[in-house]
Amino acid sequence: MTSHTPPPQERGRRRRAILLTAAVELLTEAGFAAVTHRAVAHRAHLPLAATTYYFTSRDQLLAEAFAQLIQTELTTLHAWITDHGLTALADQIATADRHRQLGLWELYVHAGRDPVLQQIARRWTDGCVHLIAETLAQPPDHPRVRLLYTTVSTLWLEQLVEQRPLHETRTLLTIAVENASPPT
Amino acid sequence: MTSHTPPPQERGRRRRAILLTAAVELLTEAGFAAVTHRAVAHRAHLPLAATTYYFTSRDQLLAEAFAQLIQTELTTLHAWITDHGLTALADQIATADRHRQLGLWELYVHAGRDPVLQQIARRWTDGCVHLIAETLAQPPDHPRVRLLYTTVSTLWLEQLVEQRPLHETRTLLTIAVENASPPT
DNA sequence: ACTAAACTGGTACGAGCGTCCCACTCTCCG
DNA sequence: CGGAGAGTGGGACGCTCGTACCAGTTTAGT
Repeated sequence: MTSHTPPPQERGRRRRAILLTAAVELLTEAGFAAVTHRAVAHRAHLPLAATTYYFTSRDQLLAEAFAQLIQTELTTLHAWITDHGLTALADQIATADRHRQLGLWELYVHAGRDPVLQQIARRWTDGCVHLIAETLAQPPDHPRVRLLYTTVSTLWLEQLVEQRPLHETRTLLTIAVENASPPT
Repeated sequence: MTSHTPPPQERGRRRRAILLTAAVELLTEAGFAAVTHRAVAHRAHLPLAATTYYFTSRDQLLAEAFAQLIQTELTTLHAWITDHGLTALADQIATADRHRQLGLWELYVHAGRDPVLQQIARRWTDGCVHLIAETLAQPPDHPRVRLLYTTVSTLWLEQLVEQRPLHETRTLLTIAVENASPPT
């Protein structure tokens, strides 16, 4: 029951964070089926019972790991886009840790079956759309923004899963960005 | 070892098909984690050993179930689009069995970690793109076609996972289809 | 009718899983 | 400095899993 409110003691809070990080790592390395109590505990160099002590259930652990994953991913994306621009996203996709992203999408789809995760999934989409809106200097609910997001999203997932040649992705992304740019 | 070549006897072939159907059903109802030898056998009203007899491993069973799933899904889609047009796709997404589609996407993402499934995943994307190309009466490798597919794909997945209001999806889809239509 | 191959189905094994339990040790605060 | 609550860790329970085994039955071809 110590999981809804953070553990009151410093060391406990740190241990909890370590477990969460370990869960994210496992999630990104081998999919969410690999995020078991034992695997997480072992990765965190903590005894098995620590996972059940700091998290009421595996589902909760997964939900928090998911939330943390999209948080870091969004900040990474934000940094990349402001540095290199939208069209360079294709290279980011190719550069970034493939398994990490696969873990994210895996959990995203899984969110369709779990209301708790669903809420987090919405945060992910909203975050991405917001990011694109910022870059295009347009309101997030503008169709242009939403449509560009859909293209980015699919190209990203497709690249991850199917590993098609990169230049195709880059070409399509460039066209999409041009289309989405407001007429001068 | 009877799994690479189809079982020579009629009854065996039928049993194999029943198992496969049961696997697809389970996959679509509760995700691919639910596709276990026991569950499949029970659903098919066959003894446990039948699954290992007709399929060398669970992975093979899953791969074949995936292939069958995308096959049927593609023909369903084809029928819907020729009957109702592309913009009505939003309603198809809403109408169709949600869990069924979730199972498909679940396996699609999973394909990113499994080369065998990856090949099948490519077939899925190619099939969808081809369908859209047909409807637009344009070559499948035309950027307009590919871009429209990316929009359809994301909206579809998003609708499934996040269950946003349907009218948004419909609006965006309409705009995307208009954009993709060749200038008159 | 007979033999080999295909098929059947009940059972067993070893492993991993989530969760629970409990005796123990710390750490903080009055 | 003492007690209460937080934290610890080793073990155990009950379950499901993939896979293997094998004695028995059916089927197909000669």
